[in-house]
Amino acid sequence: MFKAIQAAVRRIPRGRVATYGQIARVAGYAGAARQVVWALHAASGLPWHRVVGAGGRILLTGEHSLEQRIRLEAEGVTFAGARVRMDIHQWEKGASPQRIRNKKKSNRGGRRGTPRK
DNA sequence: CATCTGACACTAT
DNA sequence: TATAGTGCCAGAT
Repeated sequence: MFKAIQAAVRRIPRGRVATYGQIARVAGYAGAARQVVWALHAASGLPWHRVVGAGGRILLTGEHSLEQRIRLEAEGVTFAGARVRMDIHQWEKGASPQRIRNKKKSNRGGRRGTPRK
């Protein structure tokens, strides 16, 4: 669990970033983006700064967000305002962000992948 | 075993 | 673009 997540985080090359959802997926826990958070909290010595929210948004709170940004910039990651330029630094996943899902008004709340069997 | 929490993701408004 | 509401998972209490 955490181990897998931690491993996934370590797989992020320097100068790139990944979203919590991506990591969860790579770790084998698609849809468990929150567990990534947990793992990052519990683990130490991980490149946590390479982990950002969807769209490259820094979700950290307080000064941590600032530190993350600084660390990323130090690795060569560029920012577009308050967000990371995922178009350039997105870890894997190709350059096709946003996936238009069916516009059903009945379906609110995006349930991440996790096929609920 | 039940409940709460967490640095989330997604869609609709 | 920003905000609000909902769904999901695993660990801690």
